Amino acid sequence: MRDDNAAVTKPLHQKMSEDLLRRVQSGEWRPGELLPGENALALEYSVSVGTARKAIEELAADRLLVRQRGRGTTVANHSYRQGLFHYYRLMSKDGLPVNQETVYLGVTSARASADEARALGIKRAAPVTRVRRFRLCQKQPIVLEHLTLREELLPGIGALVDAARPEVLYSLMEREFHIIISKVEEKVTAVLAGAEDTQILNIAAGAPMLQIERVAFDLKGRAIEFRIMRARNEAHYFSEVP
Amino acid sequence: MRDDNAAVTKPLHQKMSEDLLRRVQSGEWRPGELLPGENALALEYSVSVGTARKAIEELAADRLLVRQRGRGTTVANHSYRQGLFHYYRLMSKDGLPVNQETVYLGVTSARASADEARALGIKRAAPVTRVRRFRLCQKQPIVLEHLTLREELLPGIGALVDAARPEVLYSLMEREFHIIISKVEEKVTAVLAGAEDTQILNIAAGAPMLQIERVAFDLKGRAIEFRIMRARNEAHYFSEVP
DNA sequence: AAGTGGTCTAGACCACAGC
DNA sequence: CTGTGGTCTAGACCACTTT
Repeated sequence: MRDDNAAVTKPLHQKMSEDLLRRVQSGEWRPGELLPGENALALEYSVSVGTARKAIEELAADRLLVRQRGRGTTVANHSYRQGLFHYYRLMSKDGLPVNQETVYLGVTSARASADEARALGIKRAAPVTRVRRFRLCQKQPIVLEHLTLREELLPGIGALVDAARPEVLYSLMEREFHIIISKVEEKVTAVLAGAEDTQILNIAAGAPMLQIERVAFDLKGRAIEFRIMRARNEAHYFSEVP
Repeated sequence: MRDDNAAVTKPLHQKMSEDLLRRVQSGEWRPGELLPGENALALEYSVSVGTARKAIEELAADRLLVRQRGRGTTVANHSYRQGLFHYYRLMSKDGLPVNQETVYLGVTSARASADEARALGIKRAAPVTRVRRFRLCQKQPIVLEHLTLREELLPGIGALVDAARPEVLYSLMEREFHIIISKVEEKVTAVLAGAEDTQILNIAAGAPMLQIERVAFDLKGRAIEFRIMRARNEAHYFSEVP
């Protein structure tokens, strides 16, 4: 087994858990793929089954692994982790999801603006891919989105998005680039509708709108995507702490 | 041991965990108070220590109990559970907390309006206590708050708030009424500043503001408080998914 | 010194999925 | 049927806090 850490005092289950995380990060097991069973892993790490179980359960609690009795343990794919968005999400006033349908307006290659560079923690003028699209809810355009993707980490994603126009971008990142989005930060502010909102979303100029700025990070903590969403006031941002 | 559930198939640790939750709800142990040790509880429920530990750890994972090695297990008080607000909260543009100081404008007894009744799931015209206050950040008023509290569940809270003007209302609820807030739902929308905002927060009329509507629930799932917060745009709503 | 929770082990039996 | 993860047990040793 690998021991990444100098501190010998760290519990075995924690060292094992960190090593498993590293191996998932490295792509040794892909999302949806079965890991070795508890007994095999316990043997490999020379720990008891109980300790191996504890290590695995820590990652399962973080929703990185999915355990199914009778089947085995797999790396979670995005549809599992999307449950993370359960606790705060944009929704329509009827409680409907806001992304029933997506319309793409354009995919372009560009150099990072100052704002984009700051949000993504990259150099100004670094290569990025920009995606412009909007979301429909009950046939009405409701959210306008500007996405900025790091070209360096997702080479050629522009063409893929243009071809596939995927509903869930994060699944495409997993499948094509083995990049697993595991953390998202969102900053919500109130703004007044501008020219673009007026045009695309058919909103009165000067009407109040919600603006959500999202930065998505992968398992290694790298900022992958910066997204600005502006929503009609028929939508609201909902969050819940259990 | 008590068995609340007909299904015999339910695991022991789960039954025990549910019973411990019931006992915390009942006020058998108050926030900050030590529970019996693992061995004592295992004996009481006639299970092994490992099973008792699992039951306790489930509640600790929900942040309802706090375990400290060498000391024991206590019922979490609000300052522990406030960590729940770690994942989404209102903050100033500098990343400062928005509730550095609180100024009370008034505490009144009233009958629930239609909006309040709907939010709290009570009858219209049921007795409530209303609190009006605002928050300062770096000496500037930044958030205006309208609180509505269920008088039936918090009898006399108006006088207590008026006397104590507490920074953290939820701690007062715990101490005086043994009501533990364990879940919060927040709905965020964009609005235009009205007369009251103009006056109290010194905002230009028609400026965009964030409005957060919060409903707070106790351990038994009862809606306890309905709160409307309106924030200057110097503040923003921040959320994070780990 | 006594009691607490944290770690680790070794083993048994069970419910379930897939072949 | 085989192997999986889920439950449950019993015990050892350790790190820590309190008295």
